[in-house]
Amino acid sequence: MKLGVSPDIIPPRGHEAKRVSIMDAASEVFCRESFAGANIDMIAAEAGVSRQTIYNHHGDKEKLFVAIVRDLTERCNAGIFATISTFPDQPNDLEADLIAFAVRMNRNCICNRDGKFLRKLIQTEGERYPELFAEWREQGPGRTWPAIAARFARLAHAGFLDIDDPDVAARQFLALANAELQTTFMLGGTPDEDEVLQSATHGVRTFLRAFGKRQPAANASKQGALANA
Amino acid sequence: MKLGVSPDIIPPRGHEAKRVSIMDAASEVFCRESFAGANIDMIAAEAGVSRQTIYNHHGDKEKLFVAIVRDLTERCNAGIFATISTFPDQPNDLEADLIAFAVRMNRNCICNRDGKFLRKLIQTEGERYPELFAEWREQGPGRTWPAIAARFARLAHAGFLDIDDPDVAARQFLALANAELQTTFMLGGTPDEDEVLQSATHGVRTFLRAFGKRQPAANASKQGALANA
DNA sequence: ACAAATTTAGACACTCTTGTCCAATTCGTC
DNA sequence: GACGAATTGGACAAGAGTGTCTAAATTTGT
Repeated sequence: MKLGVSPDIIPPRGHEAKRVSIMDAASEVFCRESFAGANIDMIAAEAGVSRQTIYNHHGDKEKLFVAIVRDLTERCNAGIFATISTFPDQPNDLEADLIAFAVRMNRNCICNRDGKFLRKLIQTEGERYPELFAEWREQGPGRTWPAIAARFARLAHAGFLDIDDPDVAARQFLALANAELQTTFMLGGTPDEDEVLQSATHGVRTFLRAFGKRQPAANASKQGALANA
Repeated sequence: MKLGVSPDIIPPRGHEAKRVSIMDAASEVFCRESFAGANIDMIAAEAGVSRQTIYNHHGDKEKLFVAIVRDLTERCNAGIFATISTFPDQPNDLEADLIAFAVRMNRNCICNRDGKFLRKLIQTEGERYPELFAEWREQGPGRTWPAIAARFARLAHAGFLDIDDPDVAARQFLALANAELQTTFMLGGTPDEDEVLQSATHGVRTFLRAFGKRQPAANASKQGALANA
């Protein structure tokens, strides 16, 4: 196999497999039990790995925790930006396209495993690790909100929406899309596909009542024309 | 012993003082450290009470925790219903009145000490105590959301708003009022008066763009007409 | 198949926490 | 001031968790 190239830098295959297995189990357990409530034996058992291996890989409990949060932050941000790139810049059916976007956002970034875990860890441990979560704040909301706002601004500029302040509109768009999922989120649950769709649909309709261009007649014809698509 | 009135039921004064002092400290510590991370000595120290006194009053850590959650749930619900009773059923200036209502809701029920603590405990321990928090869910959102929805329905019926589904509108109203406070909430912070006002103002404006009757000129006359009804 | 690296199970010392017990003290009331 | 109830501080056993160490077993690359 790889001859000569990078012998001592790349660790053996199994090594990496254990590593991700530990990360997976650790997110799960830290999320479920909180930092103080989690214990290394639990994580080791869930990862199918001996306790010592965890110490070999990560040094101690706190370093492991930090690694988890960094990892989740990175993956979640990547997911959010990937989803933002599917924003309907040239919508066919504005309502349907925005609903689909809201559903994607929820399904891929907020309700999925990583999103749920990161959210819970931020809520639970945010006050105890200010620097760590400040990092999240800057890299996450600090960059994603403006990115979404920019898309709405473009949509408004193109004449599809009537928006004064795109930053406010972006925040309200997401708040509306999640409005009916709050209680479920609170208790750590995962809304099913139907609830996500419901919430997104109601949210986007209200959003468009507030920010959509009013075209009563054009509306009907447009919807008729788009029914095929 | 104290003769007559209520001899053995009411404990001595100091007793009750200690009790509330313990409850206060325990909410603080449980909220800050999570159940697993909190320890009785911390609570005792913060309450200015000996550890033994806590055991005398509450038996054990878990019973204390349950007592805290019940207490917070009750007080928060009381606060929410009190605030709902200030809903502007006969608004003078709809926008201003709704903004003021949203600010009251946030200030008195969501951003205050009890609200913050209960929210954090639900987020952090909700999955571990399903029955306990199911209780909250029924008594809290299960009763407060419909109550708010009923107020919006009445407002719509009186001709001030154009609402299809009052339940949806109520949830969206609160989501919009909080839209700009989410990140702060996430990290356990308390938004200041200004941020609350900002978020409420933007939220209510959007809410009214979506659900307000459009009456640029008719506004004054209509309100006059309805004042009798 | 061999050698190096990694993983494993178990024992271990250490610390922290819970919950109990008790004697001394303080507090509230008469 | 005296009485009873409540509080206090401290000691205590029992249990759980962290992080280290070891020797044996396993995996990996050559």
